[in-house]
Amino acid sequence: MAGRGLRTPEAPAVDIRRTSEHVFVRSPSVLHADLDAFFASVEQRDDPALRGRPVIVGGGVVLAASYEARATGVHSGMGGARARRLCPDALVVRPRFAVYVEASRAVFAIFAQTAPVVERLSIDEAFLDVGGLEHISGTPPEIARRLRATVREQVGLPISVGVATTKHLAKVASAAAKPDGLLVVAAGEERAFLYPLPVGRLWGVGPATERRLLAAGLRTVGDLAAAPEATLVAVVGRTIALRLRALAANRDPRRVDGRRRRGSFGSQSALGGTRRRSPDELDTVLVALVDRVTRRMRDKGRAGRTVVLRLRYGDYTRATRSRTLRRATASSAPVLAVGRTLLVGAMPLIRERGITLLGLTIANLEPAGSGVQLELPLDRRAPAALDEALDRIRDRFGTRAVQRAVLLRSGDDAAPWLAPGMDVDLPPRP
DNA sequence: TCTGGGGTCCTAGGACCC
DNA sequence: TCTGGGGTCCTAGGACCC
Repeated sequence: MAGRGLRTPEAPAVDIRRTSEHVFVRSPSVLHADLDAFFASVEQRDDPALRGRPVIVGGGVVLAASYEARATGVHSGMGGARARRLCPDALVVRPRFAVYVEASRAVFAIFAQTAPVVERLSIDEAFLDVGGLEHISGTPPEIARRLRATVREQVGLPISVGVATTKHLAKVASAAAKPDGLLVVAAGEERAFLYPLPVGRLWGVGPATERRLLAAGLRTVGDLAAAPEATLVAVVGRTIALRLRALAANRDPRRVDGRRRRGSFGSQSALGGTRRRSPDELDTVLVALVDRVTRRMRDKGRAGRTVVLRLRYGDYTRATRSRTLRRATASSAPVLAVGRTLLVGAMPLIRERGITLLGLTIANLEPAGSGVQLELPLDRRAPAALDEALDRIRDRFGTRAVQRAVLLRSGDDAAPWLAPGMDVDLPPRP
């Protein structure tokens, strides 16, 4: 774990009372909250027979492993066969995504009650900025402790929290606090905490970068901080070098941003086995992918311009093929048309190598805030009803501001001339 | 060790424009 | 026939994260 015995379940490793004496130092107010072994913990919560036992969620690939399973070397992303060899006693359960989504929703509701600014990172982790809440909710460590207790009581799940002055350090701290721990890194203690850590613990250093750093003799964060800039640039390139130096020195100006919105929607489907797939079979998969992705986009009121077809061949090498439309859409018809064009273009290589995965992503989304969502019922099944609705949109937002509308949903008895995702031009009236 | 499904960010070359 | 500098957009790939 963090080394130097910094991790303890409840008592922060660094004496938090010191922060109140250092009034001239920015006190740590960024929380990173991260559910422990999320999917596996939900399964253990819902089935007492799984508690205290090694649990693996997923079959072909480990989606999540309980800490009892991790003790044997199993980790997420690992192939199922190897995991069962490492941990023959593991109880393997099928994932229940709907249950995880519901548990996540409950936890994020607690986040929202805890901090005014919450930045979601994934289904099971978020940053919370709790600065300036001392007189309302207490100090950041007090808030963190209460947050952990509330999640445990109300949702029944263990969650680890890191508290620090920056996002990056809070993230590293929560990882060091696991499982089921709290770790506060007081202002002024950052480098003492960071320097002994292996480079792979930095957020953004994966296997490839770690390999290069180790080959250059750079093993710890302290090594990174001490390395000449030119050396680091030669090892990992300019961008990564500058970022690593900043993180090693705990320079991370990123604010917790509660308004971030995703930049793409995607879906993919692994095609098991090495059996050859006919064009018809692949087209069926494509239709389902387009349907899933565009439906989710319409549900969220988003539209995008770039269609990306994702391929994994029989030899597990990967490729993408993409095409950018003239304007954004969330409609299945144009996306499917482009997807088919891309798939046809990829067929020669697919025939040659075989295919094991097909995915579709829509990126290049309309910037957040570029559109205003307004729900207007169409009360008659006639084209004139749409014109009237558009007139009302113009009246509401101004004739020049509104140039295009996207129909997001249609009810069961919607007129056949309306399709969700349909774009409607609104030439400005004089 | 034969490999899920969902994302983010960065790079680099070519087309195209002024 | 040879040729600058600056910018944006598109496509493809790679690394990384959970």
